[in-house]
Amino acid sequence: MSEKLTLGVAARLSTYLRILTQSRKQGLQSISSQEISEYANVNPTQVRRDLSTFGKFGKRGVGYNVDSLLNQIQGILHTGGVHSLALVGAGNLGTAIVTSSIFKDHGFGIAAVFDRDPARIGEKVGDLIIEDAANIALRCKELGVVLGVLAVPPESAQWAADQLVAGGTKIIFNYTETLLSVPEDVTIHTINPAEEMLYALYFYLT
Amino acid sequence: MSEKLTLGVAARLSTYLRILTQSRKQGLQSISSQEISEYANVNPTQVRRDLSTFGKFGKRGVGYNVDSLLNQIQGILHTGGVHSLALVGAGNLGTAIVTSSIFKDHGFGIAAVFDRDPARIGEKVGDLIIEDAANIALRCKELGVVLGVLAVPPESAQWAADQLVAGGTKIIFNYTETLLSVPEDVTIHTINPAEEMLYALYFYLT
DNA sequence: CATTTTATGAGAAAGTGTTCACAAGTCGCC
DNA sequence: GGCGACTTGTGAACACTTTCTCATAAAATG
Ligand SMILES: NC(=O)c1ccc[n+]([C@@H]2O[C@H](COP(=O)([O-])OP(=O)(O)OC[C@H]3O[C@@H](n4cnc5c(N)ncnc54)[C@H](O)[C@@H]3O)[C@@H](O)[C@H]2O)c1
Ligand SMILES: NC(=O)c1ccc[n+]([C@@H]2O[C@H](COP(=O)([O-])OP(=O)(O)OC[C@H]3O[C@@H](n4cnc5c(N)ncnc54)[C@H](O)[C@@H]3O)[C@@H](O)[C@H]2O)c1
Repeated sequence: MSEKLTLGVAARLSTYLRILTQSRKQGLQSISSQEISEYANVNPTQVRRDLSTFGKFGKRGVGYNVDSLLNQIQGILHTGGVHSLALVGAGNLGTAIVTSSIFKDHGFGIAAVFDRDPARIGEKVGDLIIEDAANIALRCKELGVVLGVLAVPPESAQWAADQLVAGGTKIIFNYTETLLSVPEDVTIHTINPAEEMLYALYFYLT
Repeated sequence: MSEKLTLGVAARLSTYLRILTQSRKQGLQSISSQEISEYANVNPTQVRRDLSTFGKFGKRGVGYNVDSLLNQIQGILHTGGVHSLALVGAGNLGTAIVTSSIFKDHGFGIAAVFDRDPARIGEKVGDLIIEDAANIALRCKELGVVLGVLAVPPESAQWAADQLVAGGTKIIFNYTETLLSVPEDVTIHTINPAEEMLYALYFYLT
C-alpha cells in the first residue's frame, strides 16, 4: 500500500488526475477507462490495471465516478492539499502563467512573482504584485516555497535558479532552454515542447 | 536497424538531442554519458545502452563528440530537416513562443500565426504578421503544415483544433487545459506542467 | 423478468526495460 | 613508455510493464 510508486505509474496517475480535474470542470460525473485512455494516449487495460492496484474504484457496466476517483488518486499521490510556488520572470510567458488557471486547478498557488526590470517591479499581474528579483532567496524562505518556475530569458536562467536554490527551493520547472547546474537534492524539470515534437514527428513519419 | 523505436527510447533520444543541441550552443565539444544522464535525469548506463543499440558513437576514456552524436541521433529519429508549424493564438503565450528560439533551435519554423482579435490581425509579432483565424484551414493547406500549436483561451481550443484538423494538421500541441476531441489519425500532445509537478512533488514527499 | 450490452477486476504469460558489474580502449603525466 | 584515471560498450540478471483473456456485475432494453 505505502510502497513507493514507480516513475511510470506516478506519471500516468498524474495524467489521469489532469484528465479527471478537467472532466469535472466540464461537468462530467462518470468516466470509463476507455475514455480516460483516449485522452491519456494509453491502453484502456493499462488504466484499469493502474487503478486496480490500489482498490476497486469503478462500477462494472458503469465506469468510474469522476469525483471519487479524483479523491482516490489524490490520496495515492499525497497531493490533495494546496502548494505554493514562486515564479521568476513576469514577461510574456510569466504573465500567461499567472493569468492561466492551469496551475491553480491542480492545487498549485502562485505565492510570489519576481522580475528584475525596475519598471515592472510593483506592477500588478493578475492578483499579484511583481517583486524585486533581488529578494528571491529571502522571500522564498519567508514563504517556505519548495517549487519554483523559471520564465526568464535563457541568459538569466542560471542566476535565477541559484537564487531559488538559495531560498530553499527543491523542485524547479525550467521553461528556458538553458542547461542548469544545481545541487544534488534539487530536481530540474525542463518544459520544452520541441523535445516532444521531435518524437511525435518520428512516430508520424514512421 | 530500421525497426520502429519504442516510445521510451524515442523520448529519451529526443531528450539527449535537446541536451546536445544546447550544449553545442554553449560551446561544448565533448560530453560524457554521465553528464548527459545528469541533465536528462536518467541512469548513465541507460544513456550508453540507448546509444550503443545504434552503433559505437563514443570514445572510451573520452566521451562523445557533441556534433557527431547530434547528427547520429538526428539520423535515428529522421529529424534532421526543417519542419513548419502553425501557431494559433497571439496573446501572451503566443508572443512568448514566437519570440523564443526554443522551437527554432530544433528545426521547427513557425510558418504562420493566427488570432481572432481584429485589432491584432495584421500586427507584427517577431518576424511574422498575425493572420485571421478564419483562414486557418485554408492557409494550413497552402503551407502544408502538419504540426499545430494551440495558445488560445481554453474555451476557443476545440474550435481552433477543428480548424487545424480541417487544414490537414496531424499533430497538435495543446497548451490549454481543455480536453480535445479529434479524429483518430490526429495526435494531441498536452503541455501541462502541473501534471509533471504532481508527480515531482510525490517523489519529493516520499 | 429475462436478455443484451457495457465495463470493471484480476490471473497469467509474454514482452520490455533497466541496472549491475566488468572488460577493454583512450589519454595524459611522470 | 608505462601507470593511473577515466569512460565506453555489453553480457547477464533482475524488475517492471503491458496485454490477452474472461469471469463477474450493473444497467438498459423489450
Ligand atoms: N518552454 C516553453 O514552452 C516556452 C514557450 C515560450 C517561451 N519560452 C521561454 O521563456 C522565456 C521567457 O520568454 P518571454 O517571452 O516571457 O520573455 P520576456 O522577455 O517577455 O520576459 C522575460 C522577463 O524576465 C525578466 N528578467 C530578466 N532577467 C531576469 C532576472 N535575472 N530575474 C528576474 N527576472 C528577469 C525580464 O525583465 C522580463 O520581464 C524565454 O527563455 C523563452 O525562450 C518557453
Ligand atoms: N501549458 C502552459 O505551460 C501554459 C502556460 C501559460 C498559459 N497557458 C494557457 O495558454 C492559453 C493562452 O494564454 P495567454 O495568456 O496567451 O492568453 P491571452 O488571452 O493573452 O491570449 C489568447 C489569444 O488568443 C486569441 N484567441 C481567442 N480566441 C481565438 C480563436 N478562436 N482563434 C484564434 N485566436 C483566438 C485572443 O485574441 C488572444 O490574443 C490559456 O489557455 C492558458 O491557460 C498554458
